[in-house]
Amino acid sequence: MIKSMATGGRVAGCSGSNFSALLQNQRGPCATSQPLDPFFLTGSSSSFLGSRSMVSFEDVHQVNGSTRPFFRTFDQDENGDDELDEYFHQPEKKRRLSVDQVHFLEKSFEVENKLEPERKIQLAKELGLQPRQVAIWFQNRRARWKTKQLEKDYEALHTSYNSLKADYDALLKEKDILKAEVSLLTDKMLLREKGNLELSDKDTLSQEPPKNPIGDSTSEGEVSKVSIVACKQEDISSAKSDIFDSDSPHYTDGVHSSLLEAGDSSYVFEPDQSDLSQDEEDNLSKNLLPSYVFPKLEDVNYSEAAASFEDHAFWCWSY
DNA sequence: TTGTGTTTTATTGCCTCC
DNA sequence: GGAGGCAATAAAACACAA
Repeated sequence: MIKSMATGGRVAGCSGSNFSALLQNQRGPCATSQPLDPFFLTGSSSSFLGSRSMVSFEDVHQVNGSTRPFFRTFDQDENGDDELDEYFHQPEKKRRLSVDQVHFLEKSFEVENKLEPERKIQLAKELGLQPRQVAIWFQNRRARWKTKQLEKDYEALHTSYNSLKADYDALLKEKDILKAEVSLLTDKMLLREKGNLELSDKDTLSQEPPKNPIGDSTSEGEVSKVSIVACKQEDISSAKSDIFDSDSPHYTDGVHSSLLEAGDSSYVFEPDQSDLSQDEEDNLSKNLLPSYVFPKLEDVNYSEAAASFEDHAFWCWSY
């Protein structure tokens, strides 16, 4: 491949350097005549001498805090000739950049994470690296930055999701509570309606002033409680009419005949429900209503009507 | 010391842009 | 078509527990 440099290809040393100078120059061939960034000249006993990877194969990475020069020149070695021989006969090993080099590159990356050709050459010159090494370092650094960014984004999204889910769960619970309340009030209201209708029928038959047990037992407060359920009276009426339509043959015929047959006001069923528990009310509304009072009540689709009413009430509350 | 997991450096192949 | 970027990957270097 044209643009990629074979590992062995980098053995020749720094760009523009001459290898004999490498052997003679204590500072190494890649040391720039220009002053380096002060960053490199402070805080470390190791002088910046250029790319070790271009000069010496010895690992000069400062492991365990030991301070070794960035690279070692051959004339510093006891057996420099042997190493020189190895230099030409072994493939170059991969080496890490020094701490200072990485630091310098990091600073540069913070300024601009893309590398223009001139900047690349300048950096390479200052660090004593091949321009390609600088380019590769930036390439890998961008990849690492992207990975970190993705992790951050994921964390942010996850946090946001958890928060939204908590809100959603809370709303679901609230909805269930409100639904149960609607159901309770609906049952109450239907029971009361039945009692009222029964009474009015009795009145029309006997032409007597009603004993009206309802009037005695039902407080204004309870009525208003029911009216809270429905924000619009007409909505309630429409819901009610599904059940207790006075034009309905089921209703009129049934009640009338039963009333006439019973001939006794004691059949009027109107318990004071205000003290009843939910279970008691349920039993009353579903099971305890005597069949002789509402002989054809089973013809009414009770649950459907209640559901219809619940819908009305729910949407009223939504406003 | 060694096995193993992680990090860093470098390569390869593909894509886009000029 | 060449240069440069990116994703995937190889491989060396490193860290660390057993």
